[in-house]
Amino acid sequence: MMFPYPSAEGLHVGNLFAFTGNDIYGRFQRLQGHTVFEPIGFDAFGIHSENYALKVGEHPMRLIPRNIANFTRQLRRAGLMIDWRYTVDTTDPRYYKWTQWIFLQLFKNGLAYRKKAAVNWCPSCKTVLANEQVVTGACERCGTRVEQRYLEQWFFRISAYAERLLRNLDWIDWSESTKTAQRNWIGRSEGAELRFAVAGSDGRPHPERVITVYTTRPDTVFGATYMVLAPEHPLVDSIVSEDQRGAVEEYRAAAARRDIVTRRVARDKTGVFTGAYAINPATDARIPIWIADYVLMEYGTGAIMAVPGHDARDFEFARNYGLPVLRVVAGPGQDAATPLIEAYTEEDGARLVNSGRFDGLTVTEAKAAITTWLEERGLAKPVVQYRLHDWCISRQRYWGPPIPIIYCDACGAQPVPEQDLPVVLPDIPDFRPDESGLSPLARHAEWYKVPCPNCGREGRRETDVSDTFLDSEWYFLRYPSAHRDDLPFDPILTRRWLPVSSYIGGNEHAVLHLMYARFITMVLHDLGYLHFEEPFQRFRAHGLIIREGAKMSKSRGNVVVPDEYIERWGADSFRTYLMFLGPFEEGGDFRDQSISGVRRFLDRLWMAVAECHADGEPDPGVMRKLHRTIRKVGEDIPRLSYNTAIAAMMEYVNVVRKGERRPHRAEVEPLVQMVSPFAPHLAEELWERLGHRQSIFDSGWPVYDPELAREEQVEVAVQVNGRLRGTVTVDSNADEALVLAVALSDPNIARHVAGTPKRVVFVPGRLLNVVTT
RNA sequence: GCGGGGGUGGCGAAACGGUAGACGCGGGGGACUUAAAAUCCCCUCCGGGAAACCGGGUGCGGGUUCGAAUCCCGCCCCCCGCACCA
Repeated sequence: MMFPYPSAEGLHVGNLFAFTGNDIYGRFQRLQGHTVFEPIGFDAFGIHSENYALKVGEHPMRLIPRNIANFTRQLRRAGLMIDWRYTVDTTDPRYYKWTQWIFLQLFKNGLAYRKKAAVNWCPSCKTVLANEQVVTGACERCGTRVEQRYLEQWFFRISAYAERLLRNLDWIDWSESTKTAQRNWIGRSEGAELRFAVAGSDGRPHPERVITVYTTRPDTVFGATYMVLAPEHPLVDSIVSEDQRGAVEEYRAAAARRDIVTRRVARDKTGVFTGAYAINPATDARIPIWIADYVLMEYGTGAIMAVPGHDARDFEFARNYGLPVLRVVAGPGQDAATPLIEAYTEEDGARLVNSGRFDGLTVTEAKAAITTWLEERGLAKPVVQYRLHDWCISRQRYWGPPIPIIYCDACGAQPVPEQDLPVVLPDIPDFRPDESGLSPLARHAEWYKVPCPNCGREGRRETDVSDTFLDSEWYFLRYPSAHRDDLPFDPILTRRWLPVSSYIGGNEHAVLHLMYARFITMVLHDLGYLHFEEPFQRFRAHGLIIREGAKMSKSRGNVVVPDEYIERWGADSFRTYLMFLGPFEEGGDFRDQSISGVRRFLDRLWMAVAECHADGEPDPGVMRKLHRTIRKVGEDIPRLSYNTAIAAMMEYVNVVRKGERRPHRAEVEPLVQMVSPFAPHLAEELWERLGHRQSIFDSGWPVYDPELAREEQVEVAVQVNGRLRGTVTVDSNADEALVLAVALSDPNIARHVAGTPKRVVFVPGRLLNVVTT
C-alpha cells in the first residue's frame, strides 16, 4: 500500500479504497498458502503537514503524533491485515537517519551535486517548489502564482538513469497507463546537435563563436532561415550588436520578470533581434540571430535553428517578424513551389526539396544523410535528449530531514560522517519560513555552527531540508528491517521480502513517486545494497472515487468520512461496498443508498450460516453453482476484478437461500471462505460458529472441481441470419447436428429458417447461427 | 495542442467477436403483519401486440464479419495528466 500522509482530517476514503483493494489481494494470497507481509507507515514530513501546522499555530512535532494516532485507530477499524510491529514514520530520527544515509551514498558517488538554478518560488509558502509542484504556473498547495529565483540547490542526477528508467518499463508488470506516463515524462528524443558559426564583422565565420543547437529535424537544416537563443543564453552578451544592446537588455529583463503563468498563457511569440548573424552550415547563408522566450534554457542547448517552414512555433514567430519562410520538405502532391500557409510538420510520405543534393530523399533518409554529411565536417553529432531533468531535493523549509552536509571555508561541502547520523531536526519554536529564501534552521546558529568533519575548524551545517519525496522513495525497503537500528535494511530480510510483489496506488503518483523510487532503488542496487533494481514487481493504479456523481472536496462538503460509515454499517459492509461500487482500477461513484445492497448480502450470508444444517447430502444443483462460483471468484480476485467477484457471491447466496430454504453446511462453508478477504470480521466469526478452532485465514482457499463446475445443461442461443430467434436447452457437450435438430423442432425457429441452410455457424455451448442467404 | 481513460436502462455497473443490461440501488406489485419496519417472492430498456411474437436499441456516421458494445476508418462529447521540449 502506498503509505498515507497522516492529515489532520483523518483517513480519506480514497486511502481506504486503495488499502482495502490491496488487503483483499493480500488476504487472498494468504488463503492460497503464501506468507504475506502487509505493512504500513506514515509519510509525515513535508509541506502538507508544515502548512497545516502553521495554519493552526501548533508545532508539527506535537501535531503529527496525534494525527498518526488517529490514523492508526482508523486503520485498525478498517480490518486491514497489517503487521503493526513493522510500521515506519518518516519523521522518526531512527527512520530519517537512513534517509540521510541514502543522501550520503548518492553524494559519495557523484549522484548528488549542488548548483545554482532557477527555481520556482512560491511567495506565499515562501519556499522553492519542485517543477512537479507547480500546476499551470501556480503553487500546487496554495494556488499562488509562482515566481523565479536563483538559489544554490542540491540535485540528484536522475538524468543519468534516464535510459535505464525507460528501458525497464518494457518488462515490469505495471499498469500500461502508468508506464506511458513515465515514458512521456522521460521524453526521449533522437536528434542531432548542429554547430552554427557566428558571422564575424566581415561576414565570415567567427573562429571561436559557435552556437550549438539541438534538433530532431536535422533534415530541415536547409530551411533554417534564422536562429533563436533563450534570453538567458550565455552567448547573448558577446554577440549582441551595439545598436541592439538596449532592446536586448530590455527584453531579457522583461523575460526574467515574467513568471511561468504569463509565459504560458501569453503564447504569442515575441523576441528581439540581436544584430548578429550566424552561418547556416548547410547553405552558408547568413541568417539573423534572435532571442525569444519561446526557447527554453532548460531543454537542449537553449538555442535553436529556426525552420519556419516546418515548425509551427518558428512559423508563427517568422510571421510576426517578417522573417523568410522556406519550404524544404514536400508532402504528397506538393513540390518545392507549393506555398506554405502553415508549417508543414508531417514526416511520413514527405521528401526533401530545396536541399541541394539531398532533394528527393525521404525525411528518415535525410535525417541520417545530412547528419553524417555535417558530422564529417565536424559540424554535427547525433544526440539523444531527455526531458527528464535532475531532481532538486533542497527545500528551504523546516519540516523535513536536514541534508547531512557541513560547509567549511577551507574544505568545501563535507558529508556528515555516517557515525554522526542522524542529524536531528531541532525542536525550535519558530518554524515559520521567511522572505530570506533560507530555511528557518538558518536562524539557529546554535544548531548549524559545528566543526568541519574534515579539518575541525568552524563549519556550518546545510540548513535546507530534503524533499519529502525522498522520505517516501525507500520506505518499502525499511519495513522488514524497521526494528533494526544498526542497518537501513537487513540483507537477509531484504532478500526474503523484497522487491514488493504487489503495489497499489493512485495514478497521481505515476511519475513522481514511482519514478524517483525506481531511481533510488537502482542506485542502491548499483552500490551493492539490493539484489533487484526495480522496486515494485507489479503495480496497479486504482481508480478515483467520486461521490454522487461529483468530485469529493472539502469545499463541496461531500467528503466521505470513513468513521461515520463504519459506525453505521460496519467495517465489512463498508469495505465490501467500496469494492463493489465499480471496477477497482477505474474507481466509481460512491452512493450512500447503495451500501444497503451489500449489507443485505452480508446479512443473508449470516442467515445462511445460522440456519444451515448437516443432514444428508447437499443439493447437487447448488453444489454445481458453488463450484462455478469458486472458479469465478478465484479468477476475479487476482485480476482485481472485485466488483464482479462480489456479484458472483451475491448470486450464489441468492441461490443458497432461495425463499425460505435452509442450506446445507457444505454449501455455505466455502462461501464464508470466499467472502473472508472482503469481510474479514464477519467471516472469522462465522467460521468459529461453524465449529472451527483456527483462523479462517489459515483454512486455505476452497478448491473447485472442474467437473462439478461444468454446466450439465446449457442454453444455446439460436440465430437465423444473425438474428436471435430463440434458445434451446441441450446437454453441454451436444454437437452441431444435435443442436440444429433440436433448434429446427422449435416452430418459431423453423418458421424463420424457411429454405435450406447455406451455412451453419456453431459455437459449442453458446450459439448456433443458421445462415440461409 | 499532446498523452491516457471513458461515453451501455431512472442510477452504479456486467458482457473470451456469439442471447446486451449479470449483480446491486431505486421503482412497481404481492406474501407475512392489527399496522409499519425488517424479511421473502414476482416484475422493471423502448415501441407494437391480449398473447405468441415482431421491430428498435450500447455517443454520431461509415466499414469488416454469418454475427460488432467489443475490431477498423472518420467525427462529437466528458474526465485525468502534461503542456512553447526544438
